[in-house]
Amino acid sequence: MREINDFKQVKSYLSAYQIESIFNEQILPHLSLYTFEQGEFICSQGQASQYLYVLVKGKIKVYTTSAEGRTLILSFKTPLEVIGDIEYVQDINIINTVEAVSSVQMIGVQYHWLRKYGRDHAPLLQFLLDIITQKFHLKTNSMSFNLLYPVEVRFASYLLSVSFNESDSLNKEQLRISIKDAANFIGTSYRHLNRVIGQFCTEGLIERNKGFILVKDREGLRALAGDNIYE
Amino acid sequence: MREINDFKQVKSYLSAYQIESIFNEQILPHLSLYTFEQGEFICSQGQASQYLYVLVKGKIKVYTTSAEGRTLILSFKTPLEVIGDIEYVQDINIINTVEAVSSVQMIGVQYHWLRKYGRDHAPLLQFLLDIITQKFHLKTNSMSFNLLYPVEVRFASYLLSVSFNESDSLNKEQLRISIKDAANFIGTSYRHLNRVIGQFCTEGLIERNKGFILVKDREGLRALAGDNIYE
DNA sequence: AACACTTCAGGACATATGTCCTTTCCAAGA
DNA sequence: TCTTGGAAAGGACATATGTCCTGAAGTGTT
Repeated sequence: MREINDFKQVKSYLSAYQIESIFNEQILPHLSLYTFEQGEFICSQGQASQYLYVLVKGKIKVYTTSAEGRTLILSFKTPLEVIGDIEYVQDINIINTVEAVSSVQMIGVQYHWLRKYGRDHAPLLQFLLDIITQKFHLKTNSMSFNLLYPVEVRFASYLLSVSFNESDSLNKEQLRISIKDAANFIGTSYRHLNRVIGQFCTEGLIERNKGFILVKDREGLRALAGDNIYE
Repeated sequence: MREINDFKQVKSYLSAYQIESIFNEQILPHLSLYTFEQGEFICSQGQASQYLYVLVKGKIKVYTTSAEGRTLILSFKTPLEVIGDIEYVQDINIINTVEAVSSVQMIGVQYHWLRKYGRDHAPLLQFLLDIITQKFHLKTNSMSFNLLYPVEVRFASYLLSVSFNESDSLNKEQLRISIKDAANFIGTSYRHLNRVIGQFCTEGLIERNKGFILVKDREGLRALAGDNIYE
C-alpha cells in the first residue's frame, strides 16, 4: 500500500463518480488516495478494521477462508465499490479478505472521522445504503444460484459474466481466466472444474490453449446457464 | 392480511423496540399495524412492492423459488426485522417470497411516504443501514457455510440454531421441525436430509418420533457443526 | 369399518463432486 | 544447459447428493 498525496486526484475521482456530496467539508480533508499493487491485500479476514475504502480504479477480489483452509471467492469487484462498509456500520472485525487483482486505487477514510462528522450526513448514509443493498441483492442471487444449480451451470454463467466484462478491453473472446480462482468462486474443487471444462470442450462450447480459455459458443453457454448470470 | 387501526399499539411496539425516532412526525400518521395469519404471504417474489414492513411479532420465512420450481429458504426471521428494505432503496420488485410461519404482526408504511418525508431523515437511514448490514453479514456467513460444508454439518448447525431458539419457549428438547423446510433451508433434497437424519439417529445424536426430532446430544452436534452456526 | 389420500421412511440406482496421485509441460533461475 | 518448482490435465476411486419409486403409517371422509 502506498499513500498518494494528491488531493486533486481525489477530487477528480469523486467528481468522476458523482459522489462529491457524500463527504462533507469536515471529512474531505481526511480523505487520502491509496495504491495497492497486484496481489497486495487491502484487508484481511479477522483483523480490526480502521478504514473505509472506496474503490475507484482497478479490480479486487473478495474471499473468505474457512477454518479448514478452503477458500471461497465471494465476488470480484470493480469501481464504484466500497470496502469496509459493513464493518464500519456494525463495528466489527473484517469479515472477508480483499486482494488486489490488478493495480488498484482506493480512496480511504478512517472510521474515526466518519463517526465524528458523518453520522448524520444523509448523503453519505444514502450512498452506503445504496451500495450495500446492491451488494446484498447480488449476494442473494449468487447464493441461491450456487445452491440451486450444478457446477456446470454455474461455470457457464461465470464464463459469460467474465467474458463480458473482460472483452470490453481487447481480446474479444480470448480469456485469461485463472481456473483456480474460478473454482473457488464457484465453490467447487479445481479437479471437478477441470472435468467440466473438458466436457465443455468436447461439446464445442469452449476451447482451451495453455491456460487460456476461448469461448466458442456463447449462445450455447447462455442456454446452459439459463437466465441466471452472476450479475 | 388484516389492518388493525390501533395507533396506540403501533406506538407501544415502536417504544418496545426503541425505534420511536426512526419515523418522524410526518411519517408517523401513515404507519399502520397489519396482521398476517400463519401460512399467509406477506409478499411474493417478482411482484411490485409498495410497503416497508417492520416485523414486530411472530416468525416469518423468506425463500426464493427457482425457475425450475425448486425452493430455497434463505432465512427465518423474528423481530426486530424489516421486509422490503432492499426493494425500497433499490426501487425494484420483490426479490423473495415472505410467508408467515406463525401469526404475525407488522408495522407497514408505504414507500410513497418514506420517499416524501424520510429520504433525509438520518435516524431512519441509520436504522436501515444497521438492519441491512446485519442481514448482509448473516447472509455472507450462511453462503460460505453452505458452499464450504456438507449437508451433515449444515444440518447439525441448523438443529442447534433452531433448537436454541425454539426451546426458549416450552418443550425443552422436543422440536417440531418440518423436515421439508429444513431441507430447503439447507439447500438439499428431502431424501438426502432423511438419510442424514437416519445417520444421526444411528450415532445417537438425535432421535425421531413421528415427525418430531429430539436432540439427544447437543455437544455431539456442536462438535460436528464446529463453530459454524447459522447465527 | 372401508376407502382414498397424504406424509413419512427408506431402497436402488444414477450422477455430481471431492480426494489423492501421476504425468506432462513450461518457465525461472543456477 | 540443466535443474527444479509449480501449473495444467487428467486417471482412479471414494463420497455426497439427487431422482425415482415403493411400502408403511397416519388422517380425514363417507
